Amino acid sequence: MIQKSILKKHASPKRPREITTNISTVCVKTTSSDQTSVVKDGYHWRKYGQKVTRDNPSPRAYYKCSFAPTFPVKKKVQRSAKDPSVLVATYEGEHNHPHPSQAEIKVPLVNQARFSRTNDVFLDQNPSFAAAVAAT
DNA sequence: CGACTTTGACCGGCGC
DNA sequence: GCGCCGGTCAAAGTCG
Repeated sequence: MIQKSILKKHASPKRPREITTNISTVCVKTTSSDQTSVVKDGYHWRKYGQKVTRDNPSPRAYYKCSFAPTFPVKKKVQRSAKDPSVLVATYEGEHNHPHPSQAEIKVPLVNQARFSRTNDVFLDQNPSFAAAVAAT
């Protein structure tokens, strides 16, 4: 695979530094029994990578929208360092594409917080993620 | 058959 | 200048 060394990725070395899209950090409470590989939040996500960071001893998973790969929407899931039973999902971009199956929305969302640069305050609400997105 | 998942390796950017 | 980290991609295998 010589090409792998040359072609590799980054076809566009000059990627316009688009301002980070809307970043939404959602705290999802899950149990050891619900450690499914894919978090069903109403969309289809494809895991394209997993890496362990120093911030968290737990492995962080990277997901990409598999239903609309053309959309610049990405998702990062990482376990909470304090609460291993809590999953922190970071959504990058907006979900402007149609839902594959709205009836599939049945996620145990416990706390939904919006990433605030000043201070990360976790709201004590449990609205459907789709509802928050659809409301956009 | 098709789709999805998993793992490893590589690169770029930043800091000191 | 060098080292380190984070992030992404590719390929292969498996399952329904």
